[in-house]
Amino acid sequence: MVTVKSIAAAVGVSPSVVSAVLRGSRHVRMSDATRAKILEAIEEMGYTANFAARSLRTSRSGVLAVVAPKLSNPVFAPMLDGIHDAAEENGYAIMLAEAMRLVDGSRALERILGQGQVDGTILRPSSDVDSEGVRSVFKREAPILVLDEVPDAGQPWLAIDDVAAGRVAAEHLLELGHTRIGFLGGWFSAHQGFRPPAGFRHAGQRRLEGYREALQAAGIEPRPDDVIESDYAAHAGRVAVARIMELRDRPTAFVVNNATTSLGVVGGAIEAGLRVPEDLAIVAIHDIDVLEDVNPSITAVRMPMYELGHRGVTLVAHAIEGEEILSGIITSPPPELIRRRTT
Amino acid sequence: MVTVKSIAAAVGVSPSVVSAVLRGSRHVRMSDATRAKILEAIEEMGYTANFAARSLRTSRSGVLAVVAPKLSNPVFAPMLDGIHDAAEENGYAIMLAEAMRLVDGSRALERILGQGQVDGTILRPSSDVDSEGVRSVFKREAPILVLDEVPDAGQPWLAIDDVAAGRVAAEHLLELGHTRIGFLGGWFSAHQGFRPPAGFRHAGQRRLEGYREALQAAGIEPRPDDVIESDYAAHAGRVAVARIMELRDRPTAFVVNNATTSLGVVGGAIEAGLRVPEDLAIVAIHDIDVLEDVNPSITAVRMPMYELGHRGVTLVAHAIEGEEILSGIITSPPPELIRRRTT
DNA sequence: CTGAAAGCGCTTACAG
DNA sequence: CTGAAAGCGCTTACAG
Repeated sequence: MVTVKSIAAAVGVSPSVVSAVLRGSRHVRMSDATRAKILEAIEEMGYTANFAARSLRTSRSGVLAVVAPKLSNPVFAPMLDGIHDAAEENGYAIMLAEAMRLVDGSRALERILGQGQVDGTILRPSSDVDSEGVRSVFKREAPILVLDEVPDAGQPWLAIDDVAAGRVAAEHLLELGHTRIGFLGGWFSAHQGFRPPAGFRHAGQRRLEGYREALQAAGIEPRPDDVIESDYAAHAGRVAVARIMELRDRPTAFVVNNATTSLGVVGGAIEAGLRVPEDLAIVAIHDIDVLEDVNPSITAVRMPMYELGHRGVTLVAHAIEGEEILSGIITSPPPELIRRRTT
Repeated sequence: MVTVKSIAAAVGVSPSVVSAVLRGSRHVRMSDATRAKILEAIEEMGYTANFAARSLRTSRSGVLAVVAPKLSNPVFAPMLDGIHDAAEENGYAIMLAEAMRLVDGSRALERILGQGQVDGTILRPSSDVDSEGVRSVFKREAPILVLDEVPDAGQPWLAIDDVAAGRVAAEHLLELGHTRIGFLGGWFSAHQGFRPPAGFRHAGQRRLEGYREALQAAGIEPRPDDVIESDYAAHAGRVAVARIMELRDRPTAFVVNNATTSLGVVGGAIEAGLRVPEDLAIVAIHDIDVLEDVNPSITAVRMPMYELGHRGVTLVAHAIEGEEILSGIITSPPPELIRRRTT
């Protein structure tokens, strides 16, 4: 194995000098010739750093953990792009972890909790996450940031403007002349057998708030019956449509809390013989690529997910340097309505 | 910081004994009372292992890296489930890495290549992956397994039965009476500006092979013009449909190489005024949840992705123990046709 | 300005 | 059967 020591021996200097060259340190001075010789030896001998040793010595791993549920959810794709970009910019590598795997006693959780593995954590919680697991992550001393949800237990957080998202979606439908607008979505209480990690206020609840605000601002009193609970799968959209069809007197439009669900809503509505958007108009919250390509393409509110990820990592990187994290909402760019064929 | 040493001091034993308790080692014997006291101290003092130190000492990290492109592709979801399950079973944690991020000089690549970080790697290649980055991963001494593609450069690999997938899809269409069947799909040569990592034979090519076999077995000579190249996005399906519509004399059915693409194909076909399946029948290769819930729901060939991931990790875990990896194809369960409304 | 030495926390071969 | 000691590879405070 090629080590700092073996390179030092080959070049005829002390390990300290090699280490300094490796880290680009200016504290240790050496002649340009020496530096060149060392660099050449590193290249030639094929040195690769031993991060375990480095971490042990510096008690920094250079790794940030990102814990999220259902990493395959397309909504996360731009967020993960932002996370990765910011990580590179700040000199960190990202370790992705499936939140649902963070159960007590798992290797995955052990990794996050162990010393010398992770300098900071970004946690995107969800109802599907084992509460015990999540809670234990909070016990770590390393900085933690809650993404996309607002905890009330004092942890720093960063979220998108969910209230505005609900408002923008509802306003679009109001502008189109709809007066009877429903809201279809999930929040924790809707999940049978699940409860929110203690202290989290769910994005769905905030979006519902925005929807209510928009209706009330237009002089319409939202009807509790027009708020339909569901979960997040595409199939949930189908199930919800079946329920909607049973209503004698139903809304002409729905704000759908989730992009994936909207696929099932539209699919189910068409199959049930409804014309979309004539009989039922749909606005999804969160824009994903596929909404553009299905038929009819689905109107959606695009959220700044890239920025959420990017800013989140930057905040954690700063927190590692001792800065305090100021929790808040990303307001720029604001939620943007992408009008397609379901409205 | 609570260390092995501090626990040893608190209990009044030597660090070796604490270490033995921690690892459940049978080599070091101690009284039940001592073990109980140590366990209690570990719990009470809130010990968490320092993995950096452990890795440095044992030169094992207990981590397997999984490198794949577009982790948010829903096709990967069951594969990642299988990977995570097998990792837990074999005592490993998984470090997920976006292949597209593994470019030269990135922190992400540095992590994979560095010593003491990763005991083995599972690589799902793709045309989008920076070839330099991929090539350097192969230089690692730790075991590597190529998933879902067949390299001809001698690396061990594990794949699903793509030839059978193409065959099953085409046979279904033949059984329905179609005689003019096209194939829509992407392989490396189709990607402008990309070339395959040297030595990889793409899944798309193998599926095309299976499609050709099925047609020939039915006495139909496949027409080169009916094979349409595209890439993998949903939007590519729309683009392909536009091309198909220009054909004077076109197939009545298509095998679509990719589940996401099939969404765009169906969406585009309906928008172009084609009836699906009457004017154009579609079978997608790879089944994903959403195909069930769009309208019309899309017929697909389900592939054993969970098994691919599970078996892949198991093979790598064995390889770490010194066993040789036997490359091969997962034949059980075989590709399964899920018939829906596009055929 | 440069190099020798200490030590991060752990595990394990070895001495008692 | 149990404990003291060495050492994994690195970085850095310190002595020269």
